[in-house]
Amino acid sequence: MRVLTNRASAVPALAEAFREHGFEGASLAVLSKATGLGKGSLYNFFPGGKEEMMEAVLADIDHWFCEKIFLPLERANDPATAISSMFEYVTAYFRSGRRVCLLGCLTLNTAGVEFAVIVKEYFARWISALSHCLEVGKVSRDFTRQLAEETVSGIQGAIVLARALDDDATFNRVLRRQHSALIDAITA
Amino acid sequence: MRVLTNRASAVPALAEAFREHGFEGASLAVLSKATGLGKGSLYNFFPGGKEEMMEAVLADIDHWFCEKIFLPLERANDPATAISSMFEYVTAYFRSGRRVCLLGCLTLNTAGVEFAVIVKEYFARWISALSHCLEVGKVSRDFTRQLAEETVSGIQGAIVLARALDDDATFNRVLRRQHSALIDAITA
DNA sequence: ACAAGATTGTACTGATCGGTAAATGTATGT
DNA sequence: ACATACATTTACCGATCAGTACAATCTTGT
Repeated sequence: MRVLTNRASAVPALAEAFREHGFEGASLAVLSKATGLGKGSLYNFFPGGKEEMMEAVLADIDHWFCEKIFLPLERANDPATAISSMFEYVTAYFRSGRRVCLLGCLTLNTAGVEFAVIVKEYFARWISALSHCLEVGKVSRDFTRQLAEETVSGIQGAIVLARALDDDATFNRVLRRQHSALIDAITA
Repeated sequence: MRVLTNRASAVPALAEAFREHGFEGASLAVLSKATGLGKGSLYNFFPGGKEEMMEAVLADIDHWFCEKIFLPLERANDPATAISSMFEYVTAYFRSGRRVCLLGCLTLNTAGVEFAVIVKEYFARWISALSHCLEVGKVSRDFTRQLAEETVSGIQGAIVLARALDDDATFNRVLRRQHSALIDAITA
């Protein structure tokens, strides 16, 4: 009765395909090649088609971010190391900007409207988690939200810019400065 | 012998369609509806198909940015007002983040690889123009490029975030802070 | 008025799209 | 061994894709 043995293992490949081609651009032929599964197998695991595949991918991403980013920020009693850890994970996750933020991409054209609430909650939680962490770090409440917004926004922008310039040094530079801006805010 | 009367006038509509649907998502049916031109007319004006349409759109955008943003920054003898003017134009142009940056979008999936060099030059020029303007403003040369990178990157991120949260106040807030960061750097 | 050229609408191509159906294959519990 | 449930392959569906061909229409200079 081994169920779902492969559905979960197909998700990372689907994620990479969606990242590379976008939701519309990732045709079933592409997804089939990316996963090594035939069209029939994909529909066996994801009867809802591309939409269900994307939902599974988004759930997987959300799970990762909750574990590695959101919860540590929300539960931090040492804000500085929590924030440093966040930047380390983020830099590695987005491969210095070579890897796209799937959630960010979905915001940019009409193909992603069906996932708008998922995307909104993802960014809202990231901002509020970081904001809370800064508050624990004794940053004035007038600035926590603004700093958090700026950081999350800045990460998205760094991905765009790094890809545009085809230079991951840009990504690392921008993130390093954002990192130290937050640390400065805490220790000030 | 009136030639090209309508080609130029179709470009803004094409631009809006590409913004909304992306390059792949903007089918000829969509482009036809957006411009009010039949498929035959579109191919009459743009024999190269979608790719030529996108190139025309990008050339149009580049022209606008050169005139309104890049040249004023490059020729500024009053850096503070040049920068303020840039932020005004940018906020209006991107409609507080409701309007997407077409050049930024093209970086995020494989659909835009054919336009990679155009996109790269656009961002490179923006950064170097802003960087030069800061230098005129007596900002230390160690920081001009970093500040410029951060600003251009931050604008892209603000668009993503504003759309994700469906809240243009976020966009305005992030840009306002970036604006004052640059002004502070100049007058310091 | 008339001819030349620019513009448009319509119909078509072959390819690919997302999705479905059914037949076949494979594993497992009894 | 056998039945059952899951997995995969293959073939197929109608719709839509980008692009082409061409006839019909409209502009414009003379």
